[in-house]
Amino acid sequence: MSVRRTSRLLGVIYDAEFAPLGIKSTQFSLLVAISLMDGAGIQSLAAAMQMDRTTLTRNLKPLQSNDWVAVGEGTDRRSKALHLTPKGKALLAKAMPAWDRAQQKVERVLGADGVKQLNETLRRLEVLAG
Amino acid sequence: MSVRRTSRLLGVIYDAEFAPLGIKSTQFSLLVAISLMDGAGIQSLAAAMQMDRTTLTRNLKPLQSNDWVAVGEGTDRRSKALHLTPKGKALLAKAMPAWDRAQQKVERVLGADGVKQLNETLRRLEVLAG
DNA sequence: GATTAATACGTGTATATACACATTATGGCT
DNA sequence: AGCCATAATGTGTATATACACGTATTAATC
Repeated sequence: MSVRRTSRLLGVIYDAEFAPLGIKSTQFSLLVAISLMDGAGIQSLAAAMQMDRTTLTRNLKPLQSNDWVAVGEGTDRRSKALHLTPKGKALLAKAMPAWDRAQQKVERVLGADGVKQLNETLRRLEVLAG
Repeated sequence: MSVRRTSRLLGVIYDAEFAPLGIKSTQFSLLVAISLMDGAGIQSLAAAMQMDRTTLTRNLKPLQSNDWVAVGEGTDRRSKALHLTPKGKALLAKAMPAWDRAQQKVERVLGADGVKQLNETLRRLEVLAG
């Protein structure tokens, strides 16, 4: 269960940096993903983030309410196309330095090797859960 | 943010083992904690688990509904004393092997060193998160 | 072309998480 | 005794997470 606790603790660390901007770490990672996969639908984005489809649907709500993400029509009449709004892009640009600061805090404590090891550990666990 | 994703994935791994027993990994870890700190109040238990006090309060509800945990009176008229019910103890005993299986799955992938490193990483992050 | 399978998505329900605010009970100080 | 700081807990609200079930649309099969 220590990974779960680690997840919570890291959330706290990152959220502390993001708080002045009014976003949470989970929302930041969603904004980044949408930025990288502009125009993608919910299904494919959820798959890329290895997250339940319905979770993503619900997580999008606050992002839409804040006018950071626009949900347009997709290729089908079923699918949607996710985009960042100009406001969302501006927020993401402002949030990047905050993300960097948190990242550096973690690296200062774990060391470059520690971060690398952590990522390697996570990569192996993903295989296990895949 | 990969830690968060991994946390979710690990939840899946453990939950798969726990599912036949009708509990989730988060509930299991709570049962273990209550077993170890029998008679403790919500505040001290939450502190030990580095979890928000109010989160613990809410997480206890399903455990009470299932008659796994009893909330008795504490030393004060304010505080509560948490205990496992006989049913809760029986469940915990039955869940231990399931936990063991999941644990071994993880250790087989990370190795003993990997698990040790992960715990060390966690310890350092705890310091950072205060 | 009509039926069926597959795809993309939403909602109801339940749990997990935490902040802000409120409530109740102790304890110390005057 | 009375007042106030402190301590232990609960509730309202909001987000995160996912399973079961339902709806609509497209593709495949006959």
